[in-house]
Amino acid sequence: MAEQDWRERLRSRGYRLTPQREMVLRAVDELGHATPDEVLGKVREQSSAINISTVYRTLEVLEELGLVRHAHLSDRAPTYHSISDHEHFHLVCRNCQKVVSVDPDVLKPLTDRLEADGFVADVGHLTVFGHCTTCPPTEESS
Amino acid sequence: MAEQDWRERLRSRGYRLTPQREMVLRAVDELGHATPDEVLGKVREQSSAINISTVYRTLEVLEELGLVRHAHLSDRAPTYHSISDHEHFHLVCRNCQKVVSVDPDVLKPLTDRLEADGFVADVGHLTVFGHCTTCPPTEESS
DNA sequence: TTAGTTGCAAATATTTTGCAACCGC
DNA sequence: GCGGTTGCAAAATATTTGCAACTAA
Repeated sequence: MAEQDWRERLRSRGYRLTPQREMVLRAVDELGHATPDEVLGKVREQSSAINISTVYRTLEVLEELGLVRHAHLSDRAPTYHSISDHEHFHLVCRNCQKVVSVDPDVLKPLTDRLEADGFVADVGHLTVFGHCTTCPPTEESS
Repeated sequence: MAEQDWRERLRSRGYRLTPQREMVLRAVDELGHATPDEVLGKVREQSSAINISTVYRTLEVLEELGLVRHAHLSDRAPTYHSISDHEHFHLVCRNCQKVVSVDPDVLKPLTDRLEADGFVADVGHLTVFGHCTTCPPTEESS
């Protein structure tokens, strides 16, 4: 997404352009996939201080504007990622914890089928848990 | 799953058969999909008291034994369901909140493709968010 | 008897909220 | 200056853990 774009998108909806929002968006971009807490850490590491509640509120705004998205890559906290990447869904290996981003095309057969049955899938939010065949399955992955 | 089966499965792994475990398993069966807190409520409603931490610990054991599974049907708490049902995955509509259980066959094209790429999906844990075409999309669902 | 379980309270972890001070436009 | 934002602390939620008492086998 172009530099200009997100500034404009904030303004056009009556939101203000603040340094905190700029920092959070940059942090999400740089981190790839990050929890609110990790975003907080990244922002503090790079620049000035920012409060955790501001991070939560900012991520909410940015998601509403379609600038970031979140997915659940663990059974714990959600992770946010930038939309400047192409839309994608995630695979998470319960053995090696590796996260792989996959092109939505792979989902086409599924989404087509679901749509025929009256359901439009939110591909960007989807996370498929499982395990890599190169990872020996453990008790945990059962 | 047969009555006998789960008792045996507990014992064979060195676990004890306690009234709490029996009550939790029954509650999950009867509730369909339920959060730990809802399971607590159901157990208390039907029989005697039980502690919330026991519910958490019991669900963990039951899941390890393959007697229940959990999925994330909201951005909040996980929901547990019995395995006496056939394996299935879930669709969740962000508009009407309706949860639909879907046969794994529908996922075949996807899982085959992923397996070809070296990833075995955990179908039972999968939840697809989106919206019913019969639900008018709202801001929330964007 | 004895090792696994439970209840309870306290500790963690995560997210939300009220509100006064602050600042982008 | 006005109204949206932020920081801070406290509240609300959700989950985990230590440990003594309890109990299934």
